[in-house]
Amino acid sequence: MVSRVESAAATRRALLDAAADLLDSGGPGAVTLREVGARAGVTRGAPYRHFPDKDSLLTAVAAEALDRLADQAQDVRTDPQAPPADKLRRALSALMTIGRRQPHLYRLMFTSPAGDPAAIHAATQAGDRAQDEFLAIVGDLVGAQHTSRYAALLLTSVHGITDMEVSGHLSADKWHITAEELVSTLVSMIDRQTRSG
Amino acid sequence: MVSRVESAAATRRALLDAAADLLDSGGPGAVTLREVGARAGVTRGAPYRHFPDKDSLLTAVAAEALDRLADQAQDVRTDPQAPPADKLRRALSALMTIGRRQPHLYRLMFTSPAGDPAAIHAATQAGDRAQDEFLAIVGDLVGAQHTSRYAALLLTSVHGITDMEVSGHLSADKWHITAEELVSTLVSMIDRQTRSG
DNA sequence: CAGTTTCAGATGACGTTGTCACCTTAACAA
DNA sequence: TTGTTAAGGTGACAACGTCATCTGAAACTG
Repeated sequence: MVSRVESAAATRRALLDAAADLLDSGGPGAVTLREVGARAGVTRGAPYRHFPDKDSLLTAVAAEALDRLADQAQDVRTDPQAPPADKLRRALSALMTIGRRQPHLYRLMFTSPAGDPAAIHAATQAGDRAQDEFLAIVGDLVGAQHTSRYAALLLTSVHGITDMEVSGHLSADKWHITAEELVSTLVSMIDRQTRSG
Repeated sequence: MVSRVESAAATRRALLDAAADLLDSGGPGAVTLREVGARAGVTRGAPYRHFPDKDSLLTAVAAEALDRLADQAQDVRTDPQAPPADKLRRALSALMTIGRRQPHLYRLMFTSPAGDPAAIHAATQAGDRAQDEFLAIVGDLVGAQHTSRYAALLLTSVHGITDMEVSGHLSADKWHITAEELVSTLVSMIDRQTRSG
């Protein structure tokens, strides 16, 4: 009933899910290959049949998250109804939501990928796809000649806002401003800029 | 010649320096208390006489780096010669330089501090001081009513630019723009904004 | 100055973890 | 049916964080 490849694929999936759960609960240090194996219903050594080492497993988790983000961005971009400005807002919001709901995963996604070359390649590819979607969304909004500049500025800035919020370095007490206000300030500045210049 | 407190202080300094060196060379994972002790001329257990655990040691390293950054920012801010716009550029440049020269330290500085409450408090304090200096520098430039909004935007954005450059997610091939260009775009946008509105 | 306290540091030990070498077993291909 | 392959199990090892305990000398107290 269950072919060998099916069973192996299911195990691999269970390993990735378990690793993601442990990552969420306590960061990369909380991900132990033994616990990952146990939660996937296998033993310590089994994960090494699917991932060459721990770094590669974590990088695979990051790659999947980047892929999901790229999918979300693609869905937003190809929505025929929404106006470009809404698309941008939704794409940025998707990124910030990951940061808030899964801070450890978010940090992992924006770390230099480690592990074996194949894992690194997969994560890089997924990250590139997410960036390309984002680039296209911004391009639809600001026009071709401004795209690269403002897409890069938006993405890096929103990442910085999210990252500092996640790590607690954007305290409302000191700054008297929320992450959302920062993003909308930035977006409207760029909007004004691209209209006038 | 060497009193007990002097010797202890020297050891503590050597431990912090060794930890910082190991951090630079390979990230937090490369910092082992055994190697830290060895480089400081003591044995495995000795670091525990100065730091309750590894997290507290790393947080102390981050706190010192944040303190140095705050000092740099303060030097810039109190320079009687430089025009406010130059001060901002120099302060932002100081931040980005840490990212480029000591990427692992940079990541550590922008992570939620871990370890014992005293270590966390020290790091938070140092970070707050650095942020206050930035706030004051931006305030001198854009005026009081815009300070909080644009200071936060500048700091978070430049952090995001630096962080993505450091982690390799800001490849020149894809974005056709450098970190410097992004920062200067942002600064001139804010400049235009505060002049006109 | 003698006795006591304190504390940096040394050492032995323990549990956990990543990783490897080797073995087993069941699915597949011939 | 038989040989091959690959997933998974198991034992082992070194490295690591951490703790309990011990030691010696500096600092303090009377």
